[in-house]
Amino acid sequence: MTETTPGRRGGRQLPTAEELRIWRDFIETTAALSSRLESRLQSDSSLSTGDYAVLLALSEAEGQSMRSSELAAHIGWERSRLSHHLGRMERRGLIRRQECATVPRGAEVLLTTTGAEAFGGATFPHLRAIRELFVDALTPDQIVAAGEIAAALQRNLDVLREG
Amino acid sequence: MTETTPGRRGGRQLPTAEELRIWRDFIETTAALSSRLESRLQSDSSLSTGDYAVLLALSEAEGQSMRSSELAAHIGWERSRLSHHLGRMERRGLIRRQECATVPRGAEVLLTTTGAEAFGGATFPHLRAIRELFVDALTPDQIVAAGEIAAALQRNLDVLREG
DNA sequence: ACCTACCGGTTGACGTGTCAATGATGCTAA
DNA sequence: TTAGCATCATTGACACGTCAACCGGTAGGT
Repeated sequence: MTETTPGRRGGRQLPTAEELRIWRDFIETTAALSSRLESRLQSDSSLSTGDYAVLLALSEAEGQSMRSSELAAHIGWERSRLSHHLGRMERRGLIRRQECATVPRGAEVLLTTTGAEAFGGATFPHLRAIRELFVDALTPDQIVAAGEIAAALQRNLDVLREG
Repeated sequence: MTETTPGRRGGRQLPTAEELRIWRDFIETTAALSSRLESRLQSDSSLSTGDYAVLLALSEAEGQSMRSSELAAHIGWERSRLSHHLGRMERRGLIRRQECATVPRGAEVLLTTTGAEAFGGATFPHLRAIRELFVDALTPDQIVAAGEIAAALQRNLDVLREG
């Protein structure tokens, strides 16, 4: 038995051809899935998934507003990314920014009526798209397995935490 | 038994809370995985995964060159995307473009020595990263399941083919 | 008081992706 | 012949993301 059929894990440097094939299928399909969901959301509501994440967080916040840094932490974005994105959303009238009363140099992000309406109209089609594109495509067992795979991958990313 | 614990599939419009949680885990983790691989490749070789896909295709092509449209079809990109990307790669000396002798208005994309060297140096670390970030994170069963999940999702995307 | 170091947020440069419009060229049908 | 028409590729405008630099203000140490 040669190294081309290793009996144990970790004894080799590189993935096998089969592992590589699965890797490519997996990563390309998930990318295609994201992008399909993105374009669904876009045509259903003229929002991007980024817009949606921001609007969702603001909708759930009391006063329908949050400080920029909290918002960034809440949705897991870098401050710079959020700042750029808020600029674009503000131009479209989805949110408003104003100086924060309590925190020096802080910026309060406010949901506008336009933003709330856009979010309201987007939610149902978005959830329906998730069902059609993900839930309905898999068996109940596969959904559970997908959850476990995601958890395992995430744990591994955390362990290897680099940068 | 109420509709919150449905006994059959397809009888509801929206995903359950648990399905939604798995969806979020799944899509965010796979995005994080891609981005981690991207930054690995970047620091190991100063190439993006886009660069890598282009260089891989050219390396395997006879004459280490391909017509732009073939290349786009081979790696599954839109021509416009490829054209922009080739412009950036050409500025960095990774590839060269010249008029195609056989096809009118065709553009031949050539691998340069710089490009071939960059690709050569990138391959091993890239495959190693795939092993560390994906293969090693999962059990053999989970890898198989991941392949099946990807296949099922892809089939579903194909069935719903829209734009 | 002054220097420094951090903190919250913005900005600019640039890579990357999509869409729609634009050449440039050959094919085909009136 | 010429008026369309498809094909190959590029371009410009814009959205989105990261990185590094910056700015204004507060807090600590000397």
